[in-house]
Amino acid sequence: MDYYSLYTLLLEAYGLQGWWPLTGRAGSGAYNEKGYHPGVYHLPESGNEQFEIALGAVLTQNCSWHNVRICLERLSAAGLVNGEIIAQMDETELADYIRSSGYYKQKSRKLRILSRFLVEGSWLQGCAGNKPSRAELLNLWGIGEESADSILLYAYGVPCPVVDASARRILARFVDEPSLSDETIRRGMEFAALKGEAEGTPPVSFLNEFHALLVKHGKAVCTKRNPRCPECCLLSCCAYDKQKV
DNA sequence: GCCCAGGAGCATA
DNA sequence: TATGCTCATGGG
Repeated sequence: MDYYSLYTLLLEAYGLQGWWPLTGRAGSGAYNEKGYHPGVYHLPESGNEQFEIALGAVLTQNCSWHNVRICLERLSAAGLVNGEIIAQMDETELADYIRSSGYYKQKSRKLRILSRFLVEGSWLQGCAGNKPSRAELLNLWGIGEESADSILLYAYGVPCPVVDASARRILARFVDEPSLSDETIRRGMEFAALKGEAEGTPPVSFLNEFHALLVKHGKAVCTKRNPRCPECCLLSCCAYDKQKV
């Protein structure tokens, strides 16, 4: 079974996820109380919303979204969800706002570097603006592949796959290949996105939901330890040896 | 008390 | 190339 069929099963099981959440929009319009917006895939409507996504991408590094949300709400309440402001802000002061996401000293530095890059390159112009390249983002200290791809996909509408720990774990189990490479996963996702496009789903929407659904499944069922295989929507087609559980 | 979460960079072999 | 360590908070 290919990734497209897997995606279809996850979508049937969990529904549209509505990523990337924007706390600044929580509870308004198409956005639910936590800022998710299932079925709405338009690009962020302002530079500040693009910046909020970039902020979240760094803050969520090895950290649950629950903790990230606490930081974003604090920053938002203080009017700090703004690239120009964060780029000029004292790192120690910023660290106080993002303490609850962990690694706050490192993340404070990462955010200053990323903010300066986005501001100096005039890359916070909203949906009609220019987009930084993947190589430019990866060249920044503190931005790895997952962060770069999340920013490109969710803040800039670039149809690039996002491979994270959930994707690696789920797909490695699915094909019973513990050493499944990120590149193999990316290719599989891109191929599935093309199939989705033929079925009428824009690649950006597909890759958006695919990443979000994998995270959802990884948290709800295909957990790192003690996966709940009996209740898994992929049970009949997954190669993972349930006897090991 | 333990492990984990929507990682990334660096040292070591 | 490939592990292993560090960074650090909040929830289960």
